[in-house]
Amino acid sequence: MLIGEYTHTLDPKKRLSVPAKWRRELGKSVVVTRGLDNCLFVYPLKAWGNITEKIGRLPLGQADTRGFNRFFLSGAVETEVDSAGRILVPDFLKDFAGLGSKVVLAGIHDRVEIWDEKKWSEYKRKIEKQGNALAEKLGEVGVL
Amino acid sequence: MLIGEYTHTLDPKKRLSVPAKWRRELGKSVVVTRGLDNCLFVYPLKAWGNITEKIGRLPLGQADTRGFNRFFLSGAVETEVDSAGRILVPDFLKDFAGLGSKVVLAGIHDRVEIWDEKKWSEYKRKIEKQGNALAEKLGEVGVL
DNA sequence: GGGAGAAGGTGGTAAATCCTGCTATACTCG
DNA sequence: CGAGTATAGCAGGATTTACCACCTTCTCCC
Repeated sequence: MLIGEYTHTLDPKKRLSVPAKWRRELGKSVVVTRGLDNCLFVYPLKAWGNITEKIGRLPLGQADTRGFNRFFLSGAVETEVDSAGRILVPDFLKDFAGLGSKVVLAGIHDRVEIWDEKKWSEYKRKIEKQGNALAEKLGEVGVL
Repeated sequence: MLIGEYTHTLDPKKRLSVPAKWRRELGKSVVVTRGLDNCLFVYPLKAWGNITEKIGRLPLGQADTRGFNRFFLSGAVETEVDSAGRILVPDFLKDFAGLGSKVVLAGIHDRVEIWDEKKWSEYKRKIEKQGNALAEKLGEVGVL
């Protein structure tokens, strides 16, 4: 299971080190694609196969399905993990996620998310705030 | 599987480089035809066979089926990939898709889509705004 | 607690590949 | 028969990709 949070640098050649702890689980080839909330998703090749299989079953005629396919599939790239454990992030994905030189890699179940460091910390602050609010509510009703 | 996004130039002789990563999967001969949403579809010869077969099964009596057939089949052209990995885009298809000198090639499943660069970025912006719809679709295919 | 060793992350360099503009040849139409 | 156009091949420049070496950090052992 991919968990944890790491901050690495995206070098001028758009290379990004994969945390050593995840190398084994991710394997040699991974797929990077557009994600939600302006981040990128990274899948092991095997998990990607499952996804595309399900996508193939979607009805093709509808306009929103076409849009989804274009978003998700044209936004996907298969990349090899190089000898130093790095992957290559294409320009258009780097732009999509607004990545600077410092990026955050977050492990979420069976995928990794890539965030611009700044966006990540903002997003996290937002989530944590909601967490506090939730805890307060729970406290009010005697759960915590 | 054809995935990814590339920006190439359509030269004055209407030749267009196919991204090297797709050459193998596309093969030597491809079919270019009118696509949906003002782009062009490019199919490997084999996939094109599957498409025409499916189209052939559509009920011919309906007017919109006839229209679709004319739209899709009369616009189709078989083209060879030349020694430098380029295909030739006929004038009427270039005009149909409103292609300028910079075009985007997008890999979607078993086909490639050719877009004018400007139209592509506009379309993409529109899609990305529909975050909720995308999240729903992602849920359907078991990503989230 | 300090030091040494190993592993992980980052930057650079060299080689190979890919894209694109140009040139030459063949064909068609006037 | 000549000029113009379309097509195919060639070659150079730029980008990419893979490999190599260094430095930092973490860990384990003394």
